[in-house]
Amino acid sequence: MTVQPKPRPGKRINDPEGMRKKVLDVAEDAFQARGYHASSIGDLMAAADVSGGALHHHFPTKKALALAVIDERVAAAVEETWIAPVLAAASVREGVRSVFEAVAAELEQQGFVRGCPLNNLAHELSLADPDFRLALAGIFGGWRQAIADKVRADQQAGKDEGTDPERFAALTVAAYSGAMSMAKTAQDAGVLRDCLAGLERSAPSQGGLVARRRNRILPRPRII
Amino acid sequence: MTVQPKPRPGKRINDPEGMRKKVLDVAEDAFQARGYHASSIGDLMAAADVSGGALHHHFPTKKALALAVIDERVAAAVEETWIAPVLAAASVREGVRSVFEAVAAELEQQGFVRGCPLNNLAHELSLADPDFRLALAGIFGGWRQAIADKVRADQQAGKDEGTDPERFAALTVAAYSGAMSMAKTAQDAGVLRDCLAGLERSAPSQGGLVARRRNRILPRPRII
DNA sequence: TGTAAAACAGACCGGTTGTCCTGTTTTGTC
DNA sequence: GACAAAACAGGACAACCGGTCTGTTTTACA
Repeated sequence: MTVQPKPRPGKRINDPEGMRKKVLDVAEDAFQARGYHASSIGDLMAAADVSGGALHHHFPTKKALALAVIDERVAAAVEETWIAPVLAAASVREGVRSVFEAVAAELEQQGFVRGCPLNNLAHELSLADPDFRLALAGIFGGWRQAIADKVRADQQAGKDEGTDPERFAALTVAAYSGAMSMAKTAQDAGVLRDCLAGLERSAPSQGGLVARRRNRILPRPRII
Repeated sequence: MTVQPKPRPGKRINDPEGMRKKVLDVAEDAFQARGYHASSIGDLMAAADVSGGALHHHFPTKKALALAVIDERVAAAVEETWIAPVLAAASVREGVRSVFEAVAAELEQQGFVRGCPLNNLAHELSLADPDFRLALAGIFGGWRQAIADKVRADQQAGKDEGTDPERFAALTVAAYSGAMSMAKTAQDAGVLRDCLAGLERSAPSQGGLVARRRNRILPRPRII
């Protein structure tokens, strides 16, 4: 009994950008919740209320749609959730901690864990197709590089001298990815806090007591 | 032109255990290489050279087959590759390091990365079905607990006093899982060594120079 | 206003999927 | 050897998949 959009027979408004966005929204959500193979384009058409012709006009194949989701949505999610907050933080370790805590808080408030969109798709599609793999690997690489760059910036400011940028970045991304994997499987975000605690104990964080308060830098974490 | 098994018309040997094992072998491999949804039972029948009736007799549904793979194969792989070597090592950190190095070496020699079977299936199936999720969560739990137990055992022997068992276990499993995820996506096992290095820098490893030589404790790493 | 391209609708199709079903052969047991 | 149960063979099937196709409507532009 919801309000129908009144499909007047003789009226139609072409909205290619809106249509494309609607499809990407639905596909992003479906790939995240059910995965690529488990999401049929029929499901997507129904969920987006879009005809087959329209969908095919914007995305000729399912692969093209997934590639668009990866390039435009998954990359943006990593940028929003991780890269921007870390770069904006007072230090890498501050930034990493705030992201872990923000995501954990978001998940706990939400009550369920759907996992990291990048890792979800990476596991399912990396071996399925080289194009998928390259696109996903690029996002991983950008994620790691942003953290490593931040470490180097910190070091030029005299902080965190003893930390290897590449290794710290790799460990951080790996710890987060793996923690999200466990959180999704256990449906419990607590492991994120365990991993963060283990991570913070790491390396020459000279001054384990400073900055005890939590700061809220990031916009709504899109990784849910 | 391979040697045919000579399917004599009037001869057949019932070998239920062998048949079951053959199917599980093929399914384990296919799920690892292509994933659950991308592996049709038709593919499995062909690869295992097994009739539909035979397969259905041992595994009534595809889900039952996957559950058997998880319970009997994935769990065993984690046990073989991780739990047993770590428990047998001189210390947790020794064990963790040897597993990381052994897996990295195996992957580099092999030339390609198919990822961690547990994480592969966990990402694809955790949200698809509660039975899948519980089975996979149990394996993650056992993995973490084994490492935490080893930390406690070390501590009772006077070693590694400052390490929190649960947090160290969570971070170790997460770092490995995430590193394998990146290694699979980048098709490069180098990130495993980066993560290990970051991990070893962590915590009060009193004596960063001891035990520089690598030791070979583990049997052939089944996680490929 | 005329017109061609873009945007969209919806039916259609060949191939695949997982499962079921009927029937045959083997095997353990008395 | 009789016989029931287990083990296996293989065809059948309905549902579904992704993609294509034809046709209609809207829109940009001259």
